[in-house]
Amino acid sequence: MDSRIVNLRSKLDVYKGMTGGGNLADCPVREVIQGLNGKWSSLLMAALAEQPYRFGELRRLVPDISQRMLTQTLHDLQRDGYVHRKVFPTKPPSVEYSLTDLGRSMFGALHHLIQWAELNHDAVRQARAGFDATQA
Amino acid sequence: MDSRIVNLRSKLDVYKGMTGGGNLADCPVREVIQGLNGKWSSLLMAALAEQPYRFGELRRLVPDISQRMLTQTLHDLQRDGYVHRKVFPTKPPSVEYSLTDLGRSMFGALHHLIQWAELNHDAVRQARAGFDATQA
DNA sequence: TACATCGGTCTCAAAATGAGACCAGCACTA
DNA sequence: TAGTGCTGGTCTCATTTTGAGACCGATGTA
Repeated sequence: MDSRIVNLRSKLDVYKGMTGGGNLADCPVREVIQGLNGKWSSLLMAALAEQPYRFGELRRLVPDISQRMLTQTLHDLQRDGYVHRKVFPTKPPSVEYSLTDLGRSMFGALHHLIQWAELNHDAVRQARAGFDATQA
Repeated sequence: MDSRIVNLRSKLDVYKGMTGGGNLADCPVREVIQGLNGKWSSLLMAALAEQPYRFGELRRLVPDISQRMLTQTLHDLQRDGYVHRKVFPTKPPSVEYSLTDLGRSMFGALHHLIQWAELNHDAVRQARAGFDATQA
């Protein structure tokens, strides 16, 4: 396999995760990205990248998440192997969530996007304002 | 006092986009990330990073997107300043979508995440299979 | 007794999304 | 001239996802 050909794979093909002829609907890269597309996934990843947190701590840290979505998002992140869930046999039992190695690796990539947002949110906000002005 | 206060800004604070005392709910970084959390945003960004496409071309390129969501996602990406919409006065009029400079800049960061997914989707798939096995 | 804490689950309403019909205007064909 | 197709959408309705909040059982605490 010529490595030059790999480099010539288009960005879209990389996203599709196919070297040719595959079905765009069943795409491993899309599946992974979809798992991070949830409204709360990246925020919780950022929190847990800082340090491990317990369920109630996360709830207080992110006041506008419902308990239902916190449970569900943590469950999904655990399922995808990003988050480890550890139950302590206290009374009542407490649960600590932390990033796995895979989670830390993934957050390394996600962090680029967060940093970009930090640097450029003014430009985005300005673009929105300008666009909304023309649509009024 | 906690020693991590000495840290300049935690990852979570960066995500919050606040240097202190702000409200987590109104956060510029969160707003930007939310705009990319849509189910189709990153896929369309990857397509347009490859080359400009027309509406119908994108529709054929991504067979499982509904016309409704294609219109809406492109509209949102245009509103945030990532995508430029150009109408050609042909009959019937055709519309070309392309990335702006801001869009290309943002995709540079997003690309890290896509590349990570390309390299690690096997690990994620395996984590899912293992997790589902224990839950069965 | 009364009340709070732990980490959830359950129900119901609201919002986002999917599926598909429909539209106007023009070109081409029969 | 009537029919058909292409363009990029919008509109309606059903399904899915999310939000808001009540409820839970076992324990500690006032």
